[in-house]
Amino acid sequence: MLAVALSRAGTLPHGYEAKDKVDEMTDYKSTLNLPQTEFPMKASLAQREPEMLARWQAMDLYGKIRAISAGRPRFVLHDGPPYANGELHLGHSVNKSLKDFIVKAKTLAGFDSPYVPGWDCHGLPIEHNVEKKLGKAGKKVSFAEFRKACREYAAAQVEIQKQDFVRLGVLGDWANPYLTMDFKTEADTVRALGKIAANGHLVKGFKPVYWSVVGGSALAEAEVEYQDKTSFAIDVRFPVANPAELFARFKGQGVTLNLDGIQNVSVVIWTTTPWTLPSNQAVCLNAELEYALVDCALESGRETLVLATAMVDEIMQRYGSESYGVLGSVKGAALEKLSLQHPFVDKQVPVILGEHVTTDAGTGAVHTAPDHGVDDFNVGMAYGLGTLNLVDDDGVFTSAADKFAGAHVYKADELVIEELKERHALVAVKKIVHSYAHCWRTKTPLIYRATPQWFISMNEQGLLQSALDAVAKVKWIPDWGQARIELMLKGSPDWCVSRQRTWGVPITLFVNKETQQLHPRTAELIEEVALRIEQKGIDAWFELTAEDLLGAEAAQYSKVTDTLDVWFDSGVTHYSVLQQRGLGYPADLYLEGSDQHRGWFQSSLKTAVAMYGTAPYRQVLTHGFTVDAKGYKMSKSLGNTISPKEVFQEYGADILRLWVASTDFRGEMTASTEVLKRVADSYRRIRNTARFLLSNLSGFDPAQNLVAPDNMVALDYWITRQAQLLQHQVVEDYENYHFLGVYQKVHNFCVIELGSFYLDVIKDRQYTTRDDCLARRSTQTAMYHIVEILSKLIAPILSFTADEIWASMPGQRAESVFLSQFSEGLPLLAESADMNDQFWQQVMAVKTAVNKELEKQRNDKLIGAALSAEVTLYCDAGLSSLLSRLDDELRFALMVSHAALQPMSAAVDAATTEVPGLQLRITPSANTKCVRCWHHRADIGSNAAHPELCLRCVENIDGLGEKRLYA
RNA sequence: AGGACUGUAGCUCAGCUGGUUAGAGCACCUGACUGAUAUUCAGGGGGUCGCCCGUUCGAUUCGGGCCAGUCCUACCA
Repeated sequence: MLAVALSRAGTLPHGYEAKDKVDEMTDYKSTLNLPQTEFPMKASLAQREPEMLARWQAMDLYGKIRAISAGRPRFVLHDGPPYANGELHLGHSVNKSLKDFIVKAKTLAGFDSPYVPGWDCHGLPIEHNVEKKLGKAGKKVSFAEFRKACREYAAAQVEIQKQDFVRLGVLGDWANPYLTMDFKTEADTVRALGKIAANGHLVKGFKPVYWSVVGGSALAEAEVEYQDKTSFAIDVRFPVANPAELFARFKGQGVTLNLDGIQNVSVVIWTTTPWTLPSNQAVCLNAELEYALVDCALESGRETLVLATAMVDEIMQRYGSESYGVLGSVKGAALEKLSLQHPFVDKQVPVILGEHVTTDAGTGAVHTAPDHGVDDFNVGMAYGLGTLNLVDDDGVFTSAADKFAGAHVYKADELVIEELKERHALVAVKKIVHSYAHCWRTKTPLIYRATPQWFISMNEQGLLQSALDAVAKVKWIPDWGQARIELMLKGSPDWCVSRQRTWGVPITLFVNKETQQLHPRTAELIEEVALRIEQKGIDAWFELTAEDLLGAEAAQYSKVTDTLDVWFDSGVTHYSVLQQRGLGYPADLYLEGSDQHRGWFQSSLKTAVAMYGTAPYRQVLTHGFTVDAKGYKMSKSLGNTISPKEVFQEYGADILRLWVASTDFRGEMTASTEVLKRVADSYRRIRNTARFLLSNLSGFDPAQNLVAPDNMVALDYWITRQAQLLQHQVVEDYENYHFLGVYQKVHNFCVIELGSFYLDVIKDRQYTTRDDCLARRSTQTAMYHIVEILSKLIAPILSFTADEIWASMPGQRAESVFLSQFSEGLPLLAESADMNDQFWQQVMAVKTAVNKELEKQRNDKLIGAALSAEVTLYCDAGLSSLLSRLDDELRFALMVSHAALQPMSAAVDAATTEVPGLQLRITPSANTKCVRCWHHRADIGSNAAHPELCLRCVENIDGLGEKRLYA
């Protein structure tokens, strides 16, 4: 523009006469309405997004949304709290992105959808990190100091994670999130426990639980991980106390025995945990399995053993015996309650029966120590066997363990084996590598240990059945989630909620020292404690004494010092957060990874049912995990991780969000550089489409120039309606959490309806007609509606870009797209009667056929640009009457310089097409090209004032302007 | 080891209750335009529907088995 002005003023240096012609052309160019916009093609998201965040924050966008949403129907997505420890990974981003899509889509759909993010702040991992710095609580530092350090550590972690969530563009109450370590939340967690206790679900039990001897604490199942471990595998004799009794049992089953020379008879057990032998209380057989009396020659001499019949050969081979014989076999049931001599403790133990005994490994006879195994404990209970408690909190044998007293369980295997050798009780010993339970934090082997613990009983008050009933009323997405959680519930034992740790919400109970019963005023006491915790945090409990609350009766009660399983904290947030913050109960939606069927979905369900008898959620949505290009899970050790930070920097948060939307979250979600590149490509397409729409709206003021639907050019009316139809489909996709559909539909609309048809076609009209004529205002009106719809449709996903588009749109509007609604704007246009949706579909098909033929000519170097060609369409009657409706404007729809309709019978040298009833012929135009509109027209030169222009252009420059009705 | 889920073009995904040459977008190749220009338009090539076996006139679609991956559980004395 500037150059033209200068040349007109004659300020160009001499010697540029050759440029005159160019100048003349550019002169006409200045009469065109070419696109113009400040909206950059290059997104520069890494830089621009933080600026937009600052803007949202400055205007208090979240607060404004809350204000305008007040009174609308509620939709509450309750945030499952991530654990306040460690860098965020892609999985966090997936989870938070999906939540944000939903909250934003619900907001735009006219709901009041608050989002209060949370963090899980107590528990072992944090404690462990603090331990590394300060040492163990109670040793190097006081418990109070330790807890203070944990609190500070967690708070710092929250801040670190929060930054990335905010950076991701997640809109929520970030200034006031919920932390499970908030004093108020801690107090309400205690109150929740009180309610569950009051409802009779909390029981004190004595059970073997996973115990970390290094951590000195019981662990939840979720805190256990499996690693390979080398263990001793030993075969041990349990001599039969009274062989005659054993023989009698065989005879009782009709087995005749030749007992010549038989003296020593033993049942042999196999174990990989020799250290548990001091706690042995029984040997367990399977009632249904056959057991053989085997006479064999071992290195140590001839003896008789009881072994599972099916395993005799295998076992003899293992023992290196080549000479052996089976004297007879009986079912395990026949040997019940037979007395055996413990190999080194002066006592006899019974043979008992249990279904868990198999012939997979060992001897078919299982050493049973109820202290150290769940199966053992359960089967022992059935036989009235209790626990011995020979191992203390640190994994050291107590004085009751006699000669093993003072030995650590990690060291006791060798001692036991020595003892067995001395007693001639060891048949075989070797080392095996097997997968074994380890502490997820300290990476040390775990043991089972029977300890006094607090349980939420699944059966005491029918919790299991109530939970199953509640599950059935919830909508699970995908639907297999229901079967999954039901299966888990049915298989889940009583929930051990007590931990012997420092950084956790205390179990604020007083137990009668004599009766082990809870204090009769437990409910009142808990409320008193809760009030104190509200003021001072959990330290309030640890600091108070029984006397403080119980006065004189304190002597009869002991104060429980255990803490709660962290899963309890997050599990009761339906009470401590949803209800206490007035968000409502139950939540409309919980949304987490599929692993949470076992975790948060379950802990939330159990506690809610225990408190109210109902599920805390109406719907549960789950997503899968992220994997790499090969389908393997992302892990640091494999080195195949992609961090959200990397993606923010390299592509931007909108790209990360678009990736989440573009991937089917129900299964594994593949993230790789290729995938991200593809996503970035399609982002650019959407962005550029919006940019082009905006660039054509320069000079358009909707208040002045908006064309009423009835006055719009047919094509513009049609595309506006198409955009509206798209909107309806996309809004439905949002409702169904089908973001993949949103992404694909929006992208395809940009590419197909807009890119390869509408926008291509209307360029001629948009550029060449008078800037204020109806033909042009009509298409601008369409583009105005489209870009507004587009901005709203992508807003939940491409939040930054949507608001950037929003800010670039002409007209008066809310200061952010998030303050608008899907339903605002033009009501859905009715389908046009004569040029309906199907009509334009046909036109597009014809255009595609023309394109194919043009391409052939182009490949033969006969034509270049489409406008250098003319087309004759030979049509059957139906198609002819259809296309003739476009009248003279058919050529604009087909984007050629001339288009003529002929009957099929006139076809000569015509190409067949894929469109039924259509043949066509393309010819290079014989006419010259209009320097302004580039159409090749016969009427060029008809106007002496503009010798290089077609008459259409002359009309648009000097006349009243061209009229368009259809395209 | 058991359970659940997943496996369709290089990538992301459609393919309803089994039925004509399996679709879309991207990527790729070729070309056009240069008035969306680190953009846009057009045309084109590309798939043993994880593998095997059944049921059926016919299977990507149903059944069984296997393989691979993911999540959960168990790992066992």
